[in-house]
Amino acid sequence: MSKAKLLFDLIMYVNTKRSFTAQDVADEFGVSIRTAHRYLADIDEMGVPLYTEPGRGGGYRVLNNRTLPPIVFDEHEAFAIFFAFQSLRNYPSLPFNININSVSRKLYASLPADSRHKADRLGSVLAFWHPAKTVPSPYLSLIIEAAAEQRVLQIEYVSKNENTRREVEPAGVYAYGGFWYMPALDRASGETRLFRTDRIAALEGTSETFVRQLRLDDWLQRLAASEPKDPVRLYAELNREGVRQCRSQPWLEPYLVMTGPEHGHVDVEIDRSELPFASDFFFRLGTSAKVIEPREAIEYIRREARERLRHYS
Amino acid sequence: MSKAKLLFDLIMYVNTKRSFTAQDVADEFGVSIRTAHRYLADIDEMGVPLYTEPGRGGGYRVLNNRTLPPIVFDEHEAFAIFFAFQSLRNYPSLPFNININSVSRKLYASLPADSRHKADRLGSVLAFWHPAKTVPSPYLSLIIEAAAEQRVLQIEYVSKNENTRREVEPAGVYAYGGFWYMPALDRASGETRLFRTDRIAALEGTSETFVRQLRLDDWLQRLAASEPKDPVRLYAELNREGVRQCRSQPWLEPYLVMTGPEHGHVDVEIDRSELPFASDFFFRLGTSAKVIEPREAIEYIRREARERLRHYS
DNA sequence: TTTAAACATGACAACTATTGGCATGGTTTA
DNA sequence: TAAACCATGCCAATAGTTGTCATGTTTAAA
Repeated sequence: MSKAKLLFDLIMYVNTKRSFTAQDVADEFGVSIRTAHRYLADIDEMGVPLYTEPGRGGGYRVLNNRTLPPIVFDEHEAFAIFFAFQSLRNYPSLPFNININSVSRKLYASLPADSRHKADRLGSVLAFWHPAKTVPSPYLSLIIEAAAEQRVLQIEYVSKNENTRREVEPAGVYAYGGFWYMPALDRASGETRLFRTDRIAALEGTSETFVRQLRLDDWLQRLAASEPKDPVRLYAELNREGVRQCRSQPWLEPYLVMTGPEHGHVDVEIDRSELPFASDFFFRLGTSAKVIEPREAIEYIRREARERLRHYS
Repeated sequence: MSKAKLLFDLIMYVNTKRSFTAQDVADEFGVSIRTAHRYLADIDEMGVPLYTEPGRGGGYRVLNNRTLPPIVFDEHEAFAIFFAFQSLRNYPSLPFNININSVSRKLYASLPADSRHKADRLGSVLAFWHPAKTVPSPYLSLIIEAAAEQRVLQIEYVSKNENTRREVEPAGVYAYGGFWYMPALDRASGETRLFRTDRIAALEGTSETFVRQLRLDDWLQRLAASEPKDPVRLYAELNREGVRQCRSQPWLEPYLVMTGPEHGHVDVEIDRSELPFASDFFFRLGTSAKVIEPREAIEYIRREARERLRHYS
C-alpha cells in the first residue's frame, strides 16, 4: 500500500475516534510507535486539525471541523456542484451559515483554465430566483434541529383571525415559492397542519420527544399527487387565454382538452376540500374561462364579485 | 516535494494540454523520460482517462471527462454540498443531466459514521419543493448554450393572443416558482422581454452572434428593486387578513404601516406599468383591503367584478 | 514525591521505493 | 527506411521510510 493511501486511511481512522493514542495507531496499522507519531505529524501538516494532550490520560483528538480524505471528482461532477450552489445563491434565508464559497474556491482552483471560463459563463447565464423577502425566517435552524431530533416545539402562530399558541411535532421544513413551510402535527387537535415559518411569531423548543408519524417525504408526495376522497367534478370551458393559464397549473394541465385551435376545456375530479382554491382560481381567470360545474364554484364566483362591487360602491 | 503532490501537479498539467508527449512532461518536471512514462502510468491508474497514440506525431491526450486533482474538504463543506443538492432534488426539469448521485456517493463514503447519520437526518427533514410540472422545458440546454456563446435564437412563442415568431438575444435563464424564464432582447422591437421557456413552441439556434446588452444579473437586480419612472400613489386600508396577505408581498411589505393591532394600511409609490398587477392583487384580496387611491385601481376592481357577474349571470 | 503514561524529537542503520540510463520492441507517418 | 512516438524490463545509484534507542517534557495518579 502506498503511503498516500495509508495516510488517507489514517484520516478516516482518526475521524471515527473521539480520542486515541499513538500506540492505538501503531497497533491498528502494524507499525512502530515512532512511525505512528510520524504519520500523525504528516496528516496534521496536511490540514487535519489534530489536538494533542501530553501526560498520562492524554493522547490525540480531532477538533470539530473534521477533515475528510481527499476526493477525486471529474469535471462534470465539479459542474454539478457549481450548478447546485447556483440554486442557493439567491435564497433569501437559508437554515445554516453554509459556506458555499470555500467549496467553490477549492473546486475553481482545481479546474483547468478553459473549464473556468465555462463555469463563469454558466454562472452568468443561469440563476434560480426567489423573491427577496424582507420578512426573514429566524427559526429555520431551530425547526430543522427539532425535526431531526424529534423534539416537540411550542409556537405562537399568526393565523387568519388571531395569534394561537400550539404544541407541534414538526416533520421538517421545505422551501416553496420563496417561503419556508413546516408541516407538523398539531398536538391539541391531533391533525396535520402546514405552517409558514415566517408567520411563526415566537418559538420555543422543549425537551419532550415524539414518535414520528408524519414524514416530510410523504407530505410532499401527497402534495404532488393527492387522490380525492370526496370527489367533485369540475368542468370549465376555456378560451385561448384560459388554456394558457390552465397549462401553468400542474393540477389542471393533465386534464386539459383542446376542442379547437383557440378553445378547450378541463374536466377533472378534485377533492371537495380543494373547491375553495379551485373556485378562486377560476374567479381570477374572469372571462377567460367559464365554469359549468359544480354549482358551488359558480356561486362562489358570483358571491365574490357581488361582494367586491358592494365593497367599492 | 512528495510524489503525491507531484502527481497532482501532473494531473493539472495534463488537464491544460490538448496533447503532449512524455518528453514534454520530462522537461516540465525535470525528470527523465523513463520517469515521465512511469508518472503517466501512475495517474492513468489513479483514474485519469489517458489515451495514447504511438508513432510519429502521436503522444498522450486526456479524454473528455477530465479528472480533477484530489480535493480535501472538511465536514462543513461536505454538508454544504449535500445541502445544495437537496435544493435540486425536486426540480421538475434541469438544464443538464447533471449527475448528483456520483458526487453524493463519493462524499457520503468519506464521511465518518456519525456524520452520515447527521446527513441522513438532514435530508429527511429538509426539502426544496417545486410543483411537478408536466409541461417540460426541452430547450433549456440550448438556451443556456446560446446565451453563453451570445448566439441569436429564433423562437416561436405562445403568447396571449397568438403564436409569434421572434428573433431574440437571450440573456440567460432563471428558475422561479417552478417555471424557467428567459429574459431576452426582442430584435424586432428592440425591447427587452421576459419569456417563459415552457411557452416556447419551437426554437432554432442561429450562427449569428450578438453583443450582450442585457445581463442576467442586472435583470434580476431590477426584479428585486425597481424604481418607478412614472410613479402612481397606491393607498389601501387593510384589516387583519389584508395585513397578513400584504406581508407576503415583497413589493408591499416595506410600506406596510400598522394603525392598530388588527388594522393597517399601505402607502407606496409604484410605477404606472405595475398598476394592472397591483389592481389585480387588491381585486383578489376582496374585502380584506380597501383601495383608496388611485382611482384607476378602484375602477379596475369594479369593472372586473361586474364583468364576472355578467359572465356568470 | 515518585511513577507511569502519554507526546516530541533526534540519530542512525536497515530496509524499501524511486529514479535514470540503457536496451529492446512495437506503431505510425513522412 | 528513418524518425518520432509509446511500452516495458533490468539494474545500480539514489532518495525516502521505518524501527530501535535515546532523551526530553508534561500530566495525573499512586
